Amino acid sequence: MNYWLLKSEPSVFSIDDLAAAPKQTTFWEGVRNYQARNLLRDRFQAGDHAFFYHSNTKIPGIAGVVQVLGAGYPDPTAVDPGSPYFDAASDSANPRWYGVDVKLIRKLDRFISLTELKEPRDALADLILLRRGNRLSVMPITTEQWNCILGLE
DNA sequence: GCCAACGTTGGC
DNA sequence: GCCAACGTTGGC
Repeated sequence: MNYWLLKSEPSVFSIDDLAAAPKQTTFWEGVRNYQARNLLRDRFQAGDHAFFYHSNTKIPGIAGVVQVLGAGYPDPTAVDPGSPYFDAASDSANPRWYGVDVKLIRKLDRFISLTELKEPRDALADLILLRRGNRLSVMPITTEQWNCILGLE
Protein backbone atom coordinates (compact mmCIF):
# COMPACT_ATOMS: atom_id res chain seq x y z
CA MET A 1 0.00 0.00 0.00
CA ASN A 2 1.61 3.18 -1.25
CA TYR A 3 0.61 6.82 -1.24
CA TRP A 4 1.00 9.11 -4.23
CA LEU A 5 0.21 12.55 -5.53
CA LEU A 6 -1.07 12.94 -9.08
CA LYS A 7 -1.11 16.32 -10.80
CA SER A 8 -3.69 17.30 -13.34
CA GLU A 9 -4.55 20.62 -14.91
CA PRO A 10 -8.22 21.13 -14.08
CA SER A 11 -8.79 22.77 -17.47
CA VAL A 12 -7.82 19.41 -18.96
CA PHE A 13 -9.18 16.99 -16.36
CA SER A 14 -10.47 18.07 -12.96
CA ILE A 15 -11.73 16.31 -9.86
CA ASP A 16 -15.25 17.15 -11.05
CA ASP A 17 -14.55 15.49 -14.37
CA LEU A 18 -13.54 12.38 -12.46
CA ALA A 19 -16.68 12.60 -10.32
CA ALA A 20 -18.74 12.74 -13.51
CA ALA A 21 -16.91 9.90 -15.25
CA PRO A 22 -18.48 6.45 -15.63
CA LYS A 23 -17.93 4.55 -12.38
CA GLN A 24 -16.00 7.65 -11.25
CA THR A 25 -13.04 5.90 -12.81
CA THR A 26 -10.47 7.00 -15.36
CA PHE A 27 -7.21 5.90 -16.92
CA TRP A 28 -4.47 8.29 -15.82
CA GLU A 29 -3.02 8.99 -19.23
CA GLY A 30 -0.54 11.29 -20.86
CA VAL A 31 2.34 11.18 -18.40
CA ARG A 32 5.45 11.82 -20.50
CA ASN A 33 8.26 12.00 -18.00
CA TYR A 34 10.56 9.06 -17.35
CA GLN A 35 10.80 9.41 -13.60
CA ALA A 36 7.02 9.52 -13.33
CA ARG A 37 6.75 6.68 -15.84
CA ASN A 38 9.00 4.49 -13.74
CA LEU A 39 6.74 4.97 -10.75
CA LEU A 40 3.61 4.20 -12.74
CA ARG A 41 5.18 1.16 -14.34
CA ASP A 42 7.04 -0.33 -11.40
CA ARG A 43 5.58 0.88 -8.16
CA PHE A 44 1.87 1.49 -8.44
CA GLN A 45 -0.29 -1.27 -6.98
CA ALA A 46 -3.96 -1.98 -6.61
CA GLY A 47 -5.24 -0.40 -3.42
CA ASP A 48 -2.73 2.46 -3.34
CA HIS A 49 -4.19 5.85 -2.56
CA ALA A 50 -3.33 9.15 -4.19
CA PHE A 51 -4.10 12.81 -3.83
CA PHE A 52 -5.65 14.47 -6.87
CA TYR A 53 -3.79 17.75 -7.27
CA HIS A 54 -4.89 20.66 -9.45
CA SER A 55 -1.91 22.28 -11.14
CA ASN A 56 -1.41 25.25 -13.43
CA THR A 57 -4.58 26.93 -12.29
CA LYS A 58 -5.61 30.00 -10.33
CA ILE A 59 -5.41 28.27 -6.96
CA PRO A 60 -3.33 25.11 -7.19
CA GLY A 61 -3.80 22.48 -4.50
CA ILE A 62 -5.21 19.15 -3.42
CA ALA A 63 -8.80 18.53 -4.45
CA GLY A 64 -9.49 14.92 -3.61
CA VAL A 65 -8.45 11.37 -2.93
CA VAL A 66 -8.40 8.54 -5.45
CA GLN A 67 -7.77 4.83 -5.31
CA VAL A 68 -5.42 3.01 -7.66
CA LEU A 69 -7.29 0.09 -9.21
CA GLY A 70 -4.35 -1.90 -10.48
CA ALA A 71 -0.74 -1.92 -11.52
CA GLY A 72 0.42 0.34 -14.31
CA TYR A 73 0.03 -0.72 -17.94
CA PRO A 74 1.03 0.79 -21.30
CA ASP A 75 -0.63 4.09 -22.14
CA PRO A 76 -2.55 3.58 -25.40
CA THR A 77 -2.55 7.31 -26.15
CA ALA A 78 1.19 7.07 -26.82
CA VAL A 79 0.54 5.07 -29.99
CA ASP A 80 -2.69 6.79 -31.03
CA PRO A 81 -1.94 9.36 -33.75
CA GLY A 82 -5.21 11.09 -32.93
CA SER A 83 -4.29 11.70 -29.33
CA PRO A 84 -2.69 14.91 -28.09
CA TYR A 85 -0.37 12.63 -26.13
CA PHE A 86 0.77 10.71 -29.21
CA ASP A 87 4.49 9.99 -29.20
CA ALA A 88 5.71 9.04 -32.67
CA ALA A 89 8.87 7.56 -31.19
CA SER A 90 7.02 5.12 -28.95
CA ASP A 91 6.30 1.59 -30.02
CA SER A 92 3.41 -0.62 -28.92
CA ALA A 93 5.66 -3.69 -29.04
CA ASN A 94 8.01 -2.04 -26.58
CA PRO A 95 5.89 0.40 -24.58
CA ARG A 96 7.53 3.57 -23.41
CA TRP A 97 4.71 5.26 -21.48
CA TYR A 98 2.47 3.90 -18.77
CA GLY A 99 -0.63 4.85 -16.86
CA VAL A 100 -2.94 3.45 -14.21
CA ASP A 101 -6.66 3.20 -13.61
CA VAL A 102 -7.89 5.30 -10.73
CA LYS A 103 -11.25 5.69 -9.04
CA LEU A 104 -12.51 8.62 -7.04
CA ILE A 105 -12.74 7.95 -3.34
CA ARG A 106 -13.93 11.41 -2.44
CA LYS A 107 -13.55 15.07 -3.07
CA LEU A 108 -12.01 16.77 -0.05
CA ASP A 109 -14.48 18.62 2.17
CA ARG A 110 -12.10 21.52 1.96
CA PHE A 111 -9.67 22.22 -0.89
CA ILE A 112 -6.11 22.37 0.46
CA SER A 113 -4.20 25.02 -1.44
CA LEU A 114 -0.52 24.94 -2.29
CA THR A 115 -0.15 28.09 -0.22
CA GLU A 116 -1.46 26.25 2.81
CA LEU A 117 0.79 23.26 2.15
CA LYS A 118 3.76 25.62 2.10
CA GLU A 119 3.17 26.87 5.62
CA PRO A 120 6.17 25.68 7.64
CA ARG A 121 5.46 22.26 9.12
CA ASP A 122 7.95 19.58 10.06
CA ALA A 123 5.82 16.75 8.69
CA LEU A 124 5.79 18.27 5.22
CA ALA A 125 9.34 19.60 5.12
CA ASP A 126 10.40 16.94 2.62
CA LEU A 127 7.29 16.91 0.48
CA ILE A 128 8.54 16.59 -3.11
CA LEU A 129 5.79 18.90 -4.30
CA LEU A 130 7.35 21.73 -2.32
CA ARG A 131 10.89 21.26 -3.55
CA ARG A 132 12.21 24.19 -5.49
CA GLY A 133 11.80 23.73 -9.21
CA ASN A 134 9.90 20.49 -8.80
CA ARG A 135 7.94 19.49 -11.87
CA LEU A 136 7.16 15.84 -11.26
CA SER A 137 3.54 15.08 -12.02
CA VAL A 138 3.53 11.73 -10.23
CA MET A 139 5.26 11.59 -6.89
CA PRO A 140 5.40 9.40 -3.80
CA ILE A 141 3.99 10.60 -0.48
CA THR A 142 5.03 9.13 2.86
CA THR A 143 2.49 7.88 5.36
CA GLU A 144 3.39 10.74 7.68
CA GLN A 145 2.89 13.29 4.92
CA TRP A 146 -0.37 11.69 3.90
CA ASN A 147 -1.77 11.78 7.41
CA CYS A 148 -0.57 15.31 7.98
CA ILE A 149 -2.27 16.58 4.83
CA LEU A 150 -5.52 14.79 5.62
CA GLY A 151 -5.29 16.31 9.07
CA LEU A 152 -5.30 19.78 7.53
CA GLU A 153 -8.63 19.10 5.93
C1' DG B 1 1.41 36.33 -19.94
C1' DC B 2 5.91 35.93 -17.82
C1' DC B 3 9.67 33.38 -16.83
C1' DA B 4 12.58 30.23 -13.81
C1' DA B 5 13.58 25.66 -13.63
C1' DC B 6 13.90 21.53 -15.61
C1' DG B 7 14.04 17.60 -19.16
C1' DT B 8 15.08 16.22 -23.81
C1' DT B 9 17.29 16.41 -28.22
C1' DG B 10 20.87 16.27 -31.30
C1' DG B 11 25.26 18.08 -33.29
C1' DC B 12 29.84 17.47 -32.50
C1' DG C 1 29.83 12.23 -23.39
C1' DC C 2 29.28 17.23 -23.53
C1' DC C 3 26.38 20.92 -23.74
C1' DA C 4 23.68 24.50 -26.34
C1' DA C 5 19.24 24.97 -27.95
C1' DC C 6 14.77 24.09 -27.46
C1' DG C 7 10.25 22.75 -25.45
C1' DT C 8 7.49 22.15 -21.32
C1' DT C 9 5.85 22.79 -16.66
C1' DG C 10 3.57 25.34 -13.52
C1' DG C 11 3.58 29.07 -9.94
C1' DC C 12 2.81 33.68 -9.86
